[in-house]
Amino acid sequence: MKLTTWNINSVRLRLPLLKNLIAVHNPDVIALQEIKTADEFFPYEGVRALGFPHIEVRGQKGYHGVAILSKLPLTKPHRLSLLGHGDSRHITATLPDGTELHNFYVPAGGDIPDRVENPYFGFKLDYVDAMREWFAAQRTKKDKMILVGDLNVAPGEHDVWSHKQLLKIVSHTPEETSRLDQFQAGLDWLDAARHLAPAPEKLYTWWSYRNKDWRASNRGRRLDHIWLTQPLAPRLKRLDTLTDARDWPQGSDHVPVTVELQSS
DNA sequence: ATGGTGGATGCTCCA
Repeated sequence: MKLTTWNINSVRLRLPLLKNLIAVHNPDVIALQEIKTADEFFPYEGVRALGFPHIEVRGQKGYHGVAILSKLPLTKPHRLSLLGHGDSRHITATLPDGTELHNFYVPAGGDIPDRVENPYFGFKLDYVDAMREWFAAQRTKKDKMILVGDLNVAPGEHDVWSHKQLLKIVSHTPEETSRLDQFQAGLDWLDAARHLAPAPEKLYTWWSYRNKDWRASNRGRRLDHIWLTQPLAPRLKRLDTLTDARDWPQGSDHVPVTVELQSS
C-alpha cells in the first residue's frame, strides 16, 4: 500500500500534476492539503478519471482545504474542527485494513513569532496543542493510525537549511518545535522519514517560491510529515520524497512524500 | 534589514 501526502496549492490549477505524481509514485491513497476550493468546485470527475473513485473532500472557498483520494474504499469519514474555528484543516477516513488516516493542514502562523504582535502565531501554537490533546483524549498508541499532512513545522535541526538562521523564523522556533515534539511523543508516533533517514541527513519537502533558483540555494524546510503509530511500524518499507516535482511546470512549493507499507 | 513569489479573489488575504 502506497500513500502520498502533498500540499498541492490549488487542486484545480494543478490537477494535471496529479497525473505526474501517479506516473512516478503510483500511490493507492493521496492526502492533499491546500486544495483552495469549495466542495462544489472540486474536480471530482478529473480525479475519478485518474483512477481514484473514493474521494473525501473538506473544502473552503479560497483558502486551506484538505482531501483524501483513494483507489481503496474509505469508510467512517470525519472532520475535526479543533479550537472551534471555521477553517478546513482536517479530514479523516478509515482504510480497508482498519487503519485510520488523519490528514492535517496546520496553520502557517504568519511571519512574526509572537502571540501578541501576531495572532496567527498564537493560533498555530494552540492548534498543535489541540491536536495533541484530542489524540490523548480520544485515541491510544495501540490504535492503528497514520497521520499525514503539511504540519508547517520543521522540527529538527536537520529539517532546515540553517538551524541557527531559522530559530526565529516561523516554522522552526522552539515554541513550535517543542510543541510538535510533545505531540509526537504523546502517542509515541513514528516519524517515517526520520526513521528511514536519521539525522544528520538533511531532509526537505518545501522550498519557497521567493528563491529564484531553489535547487542552487537549497534553502528548504521539512514541513510535510508522515507519522505512524507503533502497531504499523513493522510494515514501514520505504519513503520517497519527490524532489523533482518542485521543477514541474507551475509546480507547488511543496513536493509529494510517499510511504510504502507492507500488506498486513 | 529588506523584499522576494504565488494562488484565489476581486481593488486584499493568506501563505
